[in-house]
Amino acid sequence: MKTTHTIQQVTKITGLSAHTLRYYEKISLIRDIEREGNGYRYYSEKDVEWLQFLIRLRDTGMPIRDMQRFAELRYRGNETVAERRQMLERHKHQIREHIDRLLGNIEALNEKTDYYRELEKER
Amino acid sequence: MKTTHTIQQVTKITGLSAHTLRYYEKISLIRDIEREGNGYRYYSEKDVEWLQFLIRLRDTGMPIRDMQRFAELRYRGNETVAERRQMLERHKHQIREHIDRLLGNIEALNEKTDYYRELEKER
DNA sequence: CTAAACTTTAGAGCGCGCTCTAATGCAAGA
DNA sequence: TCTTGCATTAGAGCGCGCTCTAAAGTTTAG
Repeated sequence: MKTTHTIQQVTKITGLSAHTLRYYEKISLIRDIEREGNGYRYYSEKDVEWLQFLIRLRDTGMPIRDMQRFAELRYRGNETVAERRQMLERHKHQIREHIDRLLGNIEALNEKTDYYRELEKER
Repeated sequence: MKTTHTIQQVTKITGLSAHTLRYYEKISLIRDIEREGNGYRYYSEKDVEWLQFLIRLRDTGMPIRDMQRFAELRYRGNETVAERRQMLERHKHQIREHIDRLLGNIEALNEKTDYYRELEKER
């Protein structure tokens, strides 16, 4: 059973617009998408999973440049697995640092809202 | 003891460039900065603290539009404290949601690196 | 006194990540 | 068959948050 999806179906699954899907292909974040005689794209299940992974990288703040690098490694095959893993390890580290900064900032904002609450009492 | 800082000193304290400091003033994120006869800016201690607070809002993902709204409330005085607190509460909530998404994504990336590690073993 | 290094302004430019336009062609339902 | 709604492309445009330029004035070190 081989399932493919039209670009519209992929917009519904991923939340990416058709414009963005074509853009991602143009900048080589995704490649080799099946076409039929009419020139239309038909995304495989694997394509969709890859897009969802790209979305994860994006949502965790990875710049497109780095995503391009990662995609290139992926399309080069299994010999790049170690390098890909290193990229992800480094990226995870950065996300953790980001989270730590956010937590520190929340702490500071807590103090601010506490202070505001005091001011509100006084009126 | 009343301390003021030149724009260069403020760049060192805050990490914001002189360009950005002027830009923030132009878009009303900060106002009423003291000037002397020469037209130069002299930032008070309070100005610097406010800038540091703005940086916190920025670093936690608050868009400039919202920072402008917050700044406007601040310059309107104490009667806006409740509204400011509400803004911050909502913002903190969004940060927490953001952190949760990041944690979920780290979890998924962990699975990916685990899988890569398996692949690496096999070679 | 001079030169280097600061300051000011208005406004242009930039990098990022999309987002949209225009022109054209294919597909599917009445 | 006709109409509506999809699809395609190259390339322009946009919103965000700065970042830089140019032309001019001020300050400071030697």
